[in-house]
Amino acid sequence: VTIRGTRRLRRSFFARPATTVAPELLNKLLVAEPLAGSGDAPPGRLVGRITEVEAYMPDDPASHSFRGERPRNLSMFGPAGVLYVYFSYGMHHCANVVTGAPGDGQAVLLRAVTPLVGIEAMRARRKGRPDRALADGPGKLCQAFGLALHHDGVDMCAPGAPVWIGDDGTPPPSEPRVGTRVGISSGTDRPWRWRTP
DNA sequence: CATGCGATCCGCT
DNA sequence: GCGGATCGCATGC
Repeated sequence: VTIRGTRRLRRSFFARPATTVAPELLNKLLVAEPLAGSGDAPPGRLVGRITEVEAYMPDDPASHSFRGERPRNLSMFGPAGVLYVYFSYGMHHCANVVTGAPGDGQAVLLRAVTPLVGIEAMRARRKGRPDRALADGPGKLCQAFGLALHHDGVDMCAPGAPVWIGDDGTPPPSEPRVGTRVGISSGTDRPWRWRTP
């Protein structure tokens, strides 16, 4: 697998409604470059192909932004292309890409990827788990890629960003599986979850 | 200040 | 299929 020819997605890609951006993120590449010797071992580039996402929109009762800006969700109100990472259930991290215009409070939750590069490093972080369970959930994905609160607010469109999303020319599925979002208690009727077939 | 619970995962049944 | 783990934040008294 190579990421030669892979182009970093620009801010204009993300600066659209989350419900538009989300299905287009399917088959894009999530890339993370942990710093060597930072304690976030093991180092080395990590790449996975995005297979599942959910959209969280303005005026969306299921969204963390619904009740306005808070210290925790501040990055969600930033410019498109910023990472919104939060800590959940006292043990898991979840990663989102901010979409729309600054102040909108909309984002796409990255729920699952297929590991492509750095699989050994992911196995190490996901110790004891079978390969199929390396990154097939939002918390697992963050653990496999070493994404944590210190990534909250990272601008993935900035040159040299340690986390970014790339396009290697693979188009999104023409007929993704569409369904309702999971793990929420309101806004459950909105069909804003997309998966590769 | 106390309480409740969450955009989850895992191990056991 | 179910419940426990575990903690930051929002809410309410």
